[in-house]
Amino acid sequence: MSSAVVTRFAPSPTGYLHIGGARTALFNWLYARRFGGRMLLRIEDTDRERSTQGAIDAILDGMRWLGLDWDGDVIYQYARADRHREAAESLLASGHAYRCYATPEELTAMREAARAEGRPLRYDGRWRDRDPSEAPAGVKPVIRLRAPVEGETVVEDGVQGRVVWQNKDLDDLVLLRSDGNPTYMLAVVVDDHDMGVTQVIRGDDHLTNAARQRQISDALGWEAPAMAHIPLIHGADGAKLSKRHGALGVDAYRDLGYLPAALRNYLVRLGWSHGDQEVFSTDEMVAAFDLASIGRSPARFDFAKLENLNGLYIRGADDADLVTAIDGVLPALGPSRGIATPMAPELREKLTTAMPGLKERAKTLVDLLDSAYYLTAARPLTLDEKATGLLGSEARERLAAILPALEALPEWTVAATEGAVRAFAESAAIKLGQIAQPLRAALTGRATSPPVFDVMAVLGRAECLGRLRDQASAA
RNA sequence: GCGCCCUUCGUCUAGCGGUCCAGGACGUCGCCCUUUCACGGCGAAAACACGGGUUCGAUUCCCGUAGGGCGCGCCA
Repeated sequence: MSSAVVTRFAPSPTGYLHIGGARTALFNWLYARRFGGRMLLRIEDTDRERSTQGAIDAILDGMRWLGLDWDGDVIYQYARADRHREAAESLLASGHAYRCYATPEELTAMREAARAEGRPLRYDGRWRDRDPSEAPAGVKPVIRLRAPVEGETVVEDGVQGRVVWQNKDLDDLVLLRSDGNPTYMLAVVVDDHDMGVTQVIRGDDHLTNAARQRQISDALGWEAPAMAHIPLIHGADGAKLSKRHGALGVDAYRDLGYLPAALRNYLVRLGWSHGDQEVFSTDEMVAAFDLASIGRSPARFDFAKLENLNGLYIRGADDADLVTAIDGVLPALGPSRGIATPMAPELREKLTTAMPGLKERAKTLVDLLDSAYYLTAARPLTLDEKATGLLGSEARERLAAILPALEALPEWTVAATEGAVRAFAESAAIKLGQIAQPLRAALTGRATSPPVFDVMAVLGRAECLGRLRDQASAA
């Protein structure tokens, strides 16, 4: 019972839930599910200046959208400050910590001097053995850990392996600030202990912190949780992930038209593998997940692969579910397309009916909406002046000629028969396949964008039409 | 500067001393299917960073070099 697995996801609410955080959450979630344990959610809001309620909401929403549920109530770190102070006091009492009266200015000067002389940027321990009676008046002290100066600190990491630090390279970190508030280092150790966390899974930017946290928990006489530090995600150019290439909030991925299941699948394969398998249902992921198969080198975020996977999930998704997914992106994507939120019942019905044909060629929900343009476009249809100006006069005439016939398109989608389709093609007297591209461009003004008005999709897709016809005759 | 981590096709990765003139996936290119676009099928080009060891034998083990990343806050 006490051996049950407990993981935690511990974001700081200073921004949205970015993609790296989402992957960390996913790994924690998978690990907990895999071993029948629990995943806790802790909001690390000890930085009162930067923590916001908006960020907390964004993180919670992001996790819910991704389908990553946590166990129990959300734990707010700041609310546990008294407990953290208590731990610092006990360390002071046991001689594992001491008061340091160095001022911030003093410390800055110390670091600059070290930098100038090429020495390591570490606190020099000037108050470590000094008598408190020497304390300058008017300076509120911080409490620092009296870290071991000899020997080594070892972290047996589930991903990184055995990582060793010489204690002489680690300085005396601050546990309690001069205003009496705990630092992150202290809070994490105390909370993980009190929450019964057995396995920490986090980004490898915390690897060095693991050593320092290990020293704190040793001083407290506690058993440290098992550690696993996963490599960070980089941008397509190999540099640190920035907003330019993927460090978007998960809400941005939702609005880009990605499905949660596809994003989970993409994310789990970023740094983790299971032989040659690429596609994983959630159950398969849970069953196969293990720390040993997580790689140690940083992975680059690749939109092309995410998109491919998303297309796969869209084609495999239930029609009604896709329409529901579209509901989710309508607040963001509807207005510019003239679609109301919530969408009209008639549109919903048409969309559902046309979905089998639509989803064949879509990679994102945005694509889906674009190729359903013939269902959502405001009537009467108008040609975009700028785009038609780019066409030859002959093409322009053809467009003008068939425009009236196109007005009837929405009705066809519910009453079409193959005969009607052929009749239309003949009355238009042109090979629609050849004019589809310029037609799209002319109607939308987006000559280089993906297909948004695919006439032939409506005219020629047997699957789609068959479905529409059946629907119509049943009605 | 100091410490720690990393390095297989463009990208994600398989490989845990011989099965590798290195496998899968995305992307790219070609062909097929198709009165468009897609989907699907077939095929092609494409990688073990470099230098030393260890070994009968290294992509796999060790050490350097180069390159990249992270950390070094009274931020988290």
